Amino acid sequence: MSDKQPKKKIPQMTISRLARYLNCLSLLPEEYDKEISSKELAARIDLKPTQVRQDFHHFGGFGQAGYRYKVEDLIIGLERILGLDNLQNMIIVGVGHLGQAVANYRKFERLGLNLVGLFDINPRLIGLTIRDIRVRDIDDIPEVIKEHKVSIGIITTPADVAQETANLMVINGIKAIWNFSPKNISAPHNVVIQNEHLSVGLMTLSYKLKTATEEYNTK
Amino acid sequence: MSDKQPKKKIPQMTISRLARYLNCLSLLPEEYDKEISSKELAARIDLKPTQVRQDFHHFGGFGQAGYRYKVEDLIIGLERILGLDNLQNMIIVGVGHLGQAVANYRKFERLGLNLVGLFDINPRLIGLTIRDIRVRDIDDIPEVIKEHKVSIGIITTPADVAQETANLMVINGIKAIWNFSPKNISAPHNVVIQNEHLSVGLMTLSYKLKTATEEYNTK
DNA sequence: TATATTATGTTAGCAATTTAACAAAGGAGT
DNA sequence: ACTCCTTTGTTAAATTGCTAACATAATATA
Repeated sequence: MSDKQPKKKIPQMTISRLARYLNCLSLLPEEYDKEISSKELAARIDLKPTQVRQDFHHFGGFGQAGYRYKVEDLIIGLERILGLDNLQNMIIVGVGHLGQAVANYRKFERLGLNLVGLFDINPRLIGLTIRDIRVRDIDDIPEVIKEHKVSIGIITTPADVAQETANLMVINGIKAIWNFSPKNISAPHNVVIQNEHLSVGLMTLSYKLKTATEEYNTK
Repeated sequence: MSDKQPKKKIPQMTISRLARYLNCLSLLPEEYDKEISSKELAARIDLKPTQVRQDFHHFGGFGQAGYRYKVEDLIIGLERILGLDNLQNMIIVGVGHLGQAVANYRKFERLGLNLVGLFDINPRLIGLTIRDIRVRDIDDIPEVIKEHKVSIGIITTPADVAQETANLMVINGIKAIWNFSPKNISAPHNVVIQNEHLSVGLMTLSYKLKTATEEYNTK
């Protein structure tokens, strides 16, 4: 009944929600240790139960009518769908504060995402060790990618070198790029890109704040 | 014709795109200094021209039939819609790497967002100065909020203190919270919240990578 | 001046997503 | 065993959001 291969294209919003479900499940308190209903899960992330079931339905569902969901099954199923069930190696280029913040992100290991390299051009950073990984010069990138079969590249450089960093990654065979620089980067279409533009979130917050106060003022 | 008050609720996706338009316009090269068409703008962020015009239409449009858009008008109009036209003061709580990365984000000033306080509990960080702002103890938060009429609070603390940090902000009158901790925080409904869950982006990337390689393998 | 071209604003049709409704299935209590 | 309650899977309706088509307007060119 479960882990059915989806025939149709899955909506982007569904994928984001699956990630949120998984995130939510991983920080569940004790009392939900074993089972959870779509109603309870939905409430925790401010959605309707139907939405949860419909999202799961794209993949054939994770439970059985009458039962509640087994938390363990959900986690395993979601991880498989999201491609977190087999190990991927990653590198980070740009070891400023943002790069170090990402490098220290504790959840990577649990998700099967393995950090194997840190790179910068700043000589003062090279040689520094973060979470047992030594910061190396960007000239060493090709070597590390090949040695560790790196599939994911994380760009936390300044905007003006983001594109050339991406090019370097692509040339050496990286298949996925997580880009934190404000500039959109381009790559061949067989390389997947996830842009993480912080300003979008902040502007959205600003808009919400504005409309909320407007509503308040006109009431 | 422009800056009409929208009667209907604006889709969340439209707001995100407005932010992306503004971001795109601010990094435009010289040749587009004065004018840009919906076609050109759309191409830069991988959308269709109709989408751009439709998004603008919610607010009455920013141009005139026949003309192209004036870049300056677009920027001013988008800033007004997004609430970036009047100054807002912000504080950051949690001055780890992520907090420092956010604090060093250069674009705040241009967007009318003014950082006025940095806070942490770690005595080794207190007293440190970042961008002319001294890191203070979290006990000083109420004082700074009142003194500077702070409206936006940024949470870059560890997950286990995120909720109490939010509570402290809310009690002291903060109206908007930008939350970087992986836990969803709750607040009264007159306080707006923007959760920035990095894991969602990474999981999305992982999903894309998985489906891309699957397609490649079955071809 | 007339015409072709390019542009935006606007409306309507279409596609996609969300929500609601219901059938099937298990557990609890009588 | 039977009924009631809760739950998931599934289908259908309703809603929302996107795209295409077109009217209007300006510029450039002949």
